[in-house]
Amino acid sequence: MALEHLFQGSALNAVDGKGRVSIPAFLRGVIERRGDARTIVLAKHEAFPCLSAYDPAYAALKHAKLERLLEKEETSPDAELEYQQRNLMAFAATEEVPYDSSGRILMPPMMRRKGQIGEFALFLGTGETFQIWNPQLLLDDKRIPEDLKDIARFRLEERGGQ
Amino acid sequence: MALEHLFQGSALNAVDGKGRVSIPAFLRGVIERRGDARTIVLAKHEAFPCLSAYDPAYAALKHAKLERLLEKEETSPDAELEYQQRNLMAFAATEEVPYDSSGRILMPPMMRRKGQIGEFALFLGTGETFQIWNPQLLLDDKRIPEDLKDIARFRLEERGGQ
DNA sequence: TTAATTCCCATGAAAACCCATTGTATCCCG
DNA sequence: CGGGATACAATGGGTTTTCATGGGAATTAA
Repeated sequence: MALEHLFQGSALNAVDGKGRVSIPAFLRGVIERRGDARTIVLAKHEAFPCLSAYDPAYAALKHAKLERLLEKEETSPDAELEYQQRNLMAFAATEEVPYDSSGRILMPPMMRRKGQIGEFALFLGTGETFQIWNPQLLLDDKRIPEDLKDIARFRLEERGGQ
Repeated sequence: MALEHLFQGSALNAVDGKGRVSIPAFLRGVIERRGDARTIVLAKHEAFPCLSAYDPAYAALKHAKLERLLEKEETSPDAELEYQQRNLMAFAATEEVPYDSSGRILMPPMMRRKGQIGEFALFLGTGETFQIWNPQLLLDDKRIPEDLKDIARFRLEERGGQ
């Protein structure tokens, strides 16, 4: 799998009283270059206390990948079950939300809870996908490299200073 | 990984009041020969107090390399975490900035601080990538060869003399 | 009606764009 | 070989556009 357009960079945006958040323009650019949807798919991240996000085109790609995996290991008895589990996670446990003309989504309450997103959402590009964090949780996580925490701190300062 | 076009040479350019800097034309030439993007990727250098910069094509190459590494090292829990960390550093901790028709970028405030770039930016080609230094920090660094410092001094004089 | 959701418009700050100037290196022609 | 003309690079400044965000009106649901 070699995607042409990759998510990269960081931004800290506010979640307003109605639950709206702007998806940073540089991430929207990638989404719209990968496909023509103005939509993102949200899921709980597998390892970190944050959300994982991507475009519908990438979701389709991921599905195809799972299919191929199944066909290879079809002789194993566990393979079928594992496939079903992954498929459930990949589709049932996700939500697809469109963003409006100004680039905002309405963060679904369930995802907001899963990702423990409060007043601010920290967006982090990670290549094929991007992540959405409660900035404080990122600062508290021991597995996150210090250099990345510096970035989170900078984004918080940038905002607080004004 | 063998890139055909390599970054080389040095230049000292001014950062103006708006935070704009001209990317030296000889570096832009390499970027545009490697791919057709008029864009550079900025990151904090791992070892030196300066910025590391390259073109998006090089970033994609780096990403592909990481992907292959993951697939080889099975799915051990350690390998998975390490992959996540590297991915975060490679993409979230970098910024992609386009340069305009006159070859200037707007140096992002975060990178400007990370690289401690002040009024002047010293560009140094290093083959696959190039570096952007605060010239004074280069002169103060004990690890930098004296011959290279001479080049920095020359570039500074060149400018000061006028 | 009340509450919640979707649209639509307003605004301030920041970023992208456009045009002008200057200096320098290159080229061309006598 | 000189001298002017030319092209391009770096930089300054002003204008327009975009972005993130707030708030209200219109629409739908309960």
